[in-house]
Amino acid sequence: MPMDVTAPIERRPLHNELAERLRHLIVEGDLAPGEKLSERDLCSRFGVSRTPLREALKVLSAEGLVRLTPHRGAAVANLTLEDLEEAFPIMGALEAVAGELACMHITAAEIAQLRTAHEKMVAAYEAGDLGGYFALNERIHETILKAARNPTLAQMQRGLAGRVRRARYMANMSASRWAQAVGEHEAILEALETRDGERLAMLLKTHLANKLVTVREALTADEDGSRND
Amino acid sequence: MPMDVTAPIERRPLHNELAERLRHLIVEGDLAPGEKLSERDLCSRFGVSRTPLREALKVLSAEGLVRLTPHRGAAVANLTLEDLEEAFPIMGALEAVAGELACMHITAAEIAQLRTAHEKMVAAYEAGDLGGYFALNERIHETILKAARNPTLAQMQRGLAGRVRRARYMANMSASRWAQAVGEHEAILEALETRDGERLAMLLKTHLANKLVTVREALTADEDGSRND
DNA sequence: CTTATGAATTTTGAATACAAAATACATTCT
DNA sequence: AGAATGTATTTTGTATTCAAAATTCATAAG
Repeated sequence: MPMDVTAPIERRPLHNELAERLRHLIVEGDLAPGEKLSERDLCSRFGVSRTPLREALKVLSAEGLVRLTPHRGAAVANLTLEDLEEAFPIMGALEAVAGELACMHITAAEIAQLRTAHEKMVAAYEAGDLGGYFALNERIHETILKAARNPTLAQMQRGLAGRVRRARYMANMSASRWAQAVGEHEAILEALETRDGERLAMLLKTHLANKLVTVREALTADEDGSRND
Repeated sequence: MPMDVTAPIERRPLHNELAERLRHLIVEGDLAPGEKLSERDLCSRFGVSRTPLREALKVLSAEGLVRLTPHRGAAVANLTLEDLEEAFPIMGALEAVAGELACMHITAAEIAQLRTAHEKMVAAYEAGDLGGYFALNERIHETILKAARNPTLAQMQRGLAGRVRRARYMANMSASRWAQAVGEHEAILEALETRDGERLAMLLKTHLANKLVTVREALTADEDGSRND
């Protein structure tokens, strides 16, 4: 397949590339919460000098993924139960407005897309495929966010989601909670299809609140296992 | 008066200090939207080298106050009508949850404080003191935010408020709108005093939505005067 | 044996130096 | 005259260097 020679040449500053890579490493859990981020190590790892690396760390710090301590360096931000308790109500509120706005702007084609994704997700659920379920779940929420036609809102929501993404393994949904979540998603989709913004907002907010309950339970269950300070 | 020798010695990195100063300059409008931020100029102005300055600019860029263009430098982010249209619904949603949470956590003492501030604000309104009104208005919203006991939420709301603060001169409230705003505030306070979270959420959301309408009108009125691209 | 003390080492903070890209400007050609 | 091209200058991007602070580790005192 011939490459498109008219496509713009990809050129980005190092600090951008670095920020993105580090963000990915942190959000995906490849860098453990609390892990010290030695500038020297990261520099040799990425083959760059300290200047762009430090600039990237400042950005990630502003995003809440990295904690900088003066004269003591950078570390991957810890994800405490408190952080989750704070983040989820905010995410709930943001998803709620996103839902309202989406009802106003979403196209029929997008709704159809969502319905397809939803059915695939239900199939994943019935097959017990947790990974596939999570992936489709994210795609659905991402699509709603996009349909809200508010880039600022989307960016804030993604930033928050990135911060708490590392907790998704803690969740460890019970069978009953999983079933409940699927049910909630069905209702969410119906509200979208009828463009009932108010109802959708309520559903999304509740959905997030329930998610928090699950995470909280999973986290307080193995109290001793959560030694991350 | 003897100085407290046991007080911790104030020591902060330059990039922190720089970020804070620049943030203030931008938010308060001392640096005009769209204004180019030459590294050389800022360095000589603050008497620092480029390294910490650049780190500060990265942070402000992440906050949305500065726009960085590769190989083309930094500029104060422009505040378009679109930005406001995006920001206000988000602020409304955030204030709404803040209100709900505040109803759950606020103390009687804090409610009393709010009532006092509110009455002073009404007095400022009746005296036609727009500056005093704005200041007290901000303090009230700030207090509600604090009463929500959710630092993450407060930080996000402040970040958003900072971005749009520059628009507060555009608003140019009409007498009728001003009266309406005061009325809304009275209702907000009553909801807080009765700890009616749901009602408070609705009121705050409406309050913000109305504010947007005002700003939008002020902005579309002098269409030609808003040449800021 | 435990706890301080202090030097050596490592790591971060900031400034300078060097390289690459963009802008401004003069010159040439049509 | 106007557009285009090439060169000089300025500005940004990155690396390196220097300075200051924190950590480590060895040593000595209690």
